[in-house]
Amino acid sequence: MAANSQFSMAVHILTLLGKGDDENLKSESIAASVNTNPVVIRRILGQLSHAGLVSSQTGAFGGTRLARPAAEISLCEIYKSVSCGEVFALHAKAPNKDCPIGANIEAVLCNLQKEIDQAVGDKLGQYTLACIIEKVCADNT
Amino acid sequence: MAANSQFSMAVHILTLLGKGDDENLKSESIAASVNTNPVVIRRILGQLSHAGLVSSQTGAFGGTRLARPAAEISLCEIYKSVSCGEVFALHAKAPNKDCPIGANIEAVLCNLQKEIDQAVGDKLGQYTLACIIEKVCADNT
DNA sequence: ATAACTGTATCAATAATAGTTACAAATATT
DNA sequence: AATATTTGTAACTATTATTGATACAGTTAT
Repeated sequence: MAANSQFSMAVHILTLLGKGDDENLKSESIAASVNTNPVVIRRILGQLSHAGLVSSQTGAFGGTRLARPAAEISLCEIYKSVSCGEVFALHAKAPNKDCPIGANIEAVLCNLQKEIDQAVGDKLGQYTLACIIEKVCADNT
Repeated sequence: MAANSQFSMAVHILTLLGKGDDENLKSESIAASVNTNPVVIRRILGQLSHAGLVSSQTGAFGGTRLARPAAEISLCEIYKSVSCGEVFALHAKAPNKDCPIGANIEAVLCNLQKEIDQAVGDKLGQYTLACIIEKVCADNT
């Protein structure tokens, strides 16, 4: 389990919440749909809550619901809520500063990294959670 | 060491080769600039060679050089040579097919994944290795 | 008061990257 | 032909991230 699937799980969770008729959903029922452990769901919900996308209620008959209408939640916001947001990593160990190329390549790659991450954010920003819900339900014919 | 820095290392390596006056560079001297082990370099060179970006020569006085001019190597090609090429991962375990959303979300996410990967490729395709070499040398004032 | 939730700490299992050693195969030079 | 040098790979270890699981304190509706 190396690849980070938190964005996929987050979209799945939010789709369930968006379809859930403004009702509090419990982490256990969400986990049943995602096919994982409720704690995994609660960890992701914690990040989404921190980002202001959902609001949770503790205690009996508690649960989680969307904090905003699905049409006002972009995929970019979801991505930034749960991801470290880097398409590629910079050098694990700093290059050799005594080499002119080693000394300068990191700054160039860092700028490139920001630009690529921006492009991903822009593309994801073209879609809202409502679009995803519509597609998921359209497939469900 | 979890984050994949192969793309960064590949760009670094190719920048060295592009500056190297059409001379065979040895994995050991490349490793000195990247600040890692020569085998790590040779592993990446193997992928770049497989993609037709460099050509290597075994034996005494062997080494590696660019297979094409730096202006004809796009960053997209480099990225695809060394990366698995997925910005986010799909579900680790398949969702619950008995849930209408669980049954359909994967296909929607898979299409989205392809679209995002395409956007990354397009953005990277706007740059060539020659651009990177120029930037690295410009910083070196 | 009780039952039912969330929030979070902690631990184990899995997998990927990076780094290392070792060695076979290839090749230019002598 | 012999030698030295270099790539290409296999095999192993160390480190780290994600996922999954158990446990339990804190909160809240009934």
